[in-house]
Amino acid sequence: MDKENIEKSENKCELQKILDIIGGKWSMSIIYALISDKKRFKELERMIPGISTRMLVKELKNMEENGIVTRTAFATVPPTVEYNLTPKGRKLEPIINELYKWGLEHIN
Amino acid sequence: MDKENIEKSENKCELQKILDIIGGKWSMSIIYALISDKKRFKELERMIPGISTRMLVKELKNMEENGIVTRTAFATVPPTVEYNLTPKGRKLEPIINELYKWGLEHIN
DNA sequence: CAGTATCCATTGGGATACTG
DNA sequence: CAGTATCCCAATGGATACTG
Repeated sequence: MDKENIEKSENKCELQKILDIIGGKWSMSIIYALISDKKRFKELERMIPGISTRMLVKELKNMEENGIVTRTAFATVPPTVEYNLTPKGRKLEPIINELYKWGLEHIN
Repeated sequence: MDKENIEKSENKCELQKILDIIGGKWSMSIIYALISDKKRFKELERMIPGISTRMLVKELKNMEENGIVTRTAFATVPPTVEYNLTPKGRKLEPIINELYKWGLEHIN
């Protein structure tokens, strides 16, 4: 096997690339929380029970890099930062809703 | 905090329970492979590039426990085992297809 | 408020060899 | 063929303290 061609991203199939983006433990919960409206950092932290600061930061950063959310900072004191879904992220809304419905029907 | 009430499954929200079932690195690929028809173990292993025996076993077992796939063994020599989607698992088909489409449109 | 920075335990997951 | 059994490294993720 050629070492050169085994760049990790090259031999991944679509579904796995998708999971890199929204398969994280908290990504879907974050998207779900943002569907109704944009939210501040602390709001998200409160809305998602069990998430740690560290994970919320990491997931948001990852989602921002992947064009799922936007981050807007205001130079206030104390600082204000708003997170919002991009159009690309918003297209996931029906999918997540369907998943959610599937879960309600089939889990427990 | 009460130790008794912190059973891991109790304080998880829906989306996270769903991800336990189909958020595994390979679960969706397996479901995707089973959409067209039932498959034998080795067939799945060949259809999903990069998966290891160990992971295929684990994911199939997990999915069986969660009622996503059925496992049927035939007492032949050598052994034959077929995996198939349950109706519950098949309901995930449109969702996974939508996810797949989203990925094609928005990744790369 | 909106993060960073650390430390550390748990889990995920690959490679390989073996079995009924 | 359809798995088990090990070994072992890497990634995940929680708790906590600190900062502009």
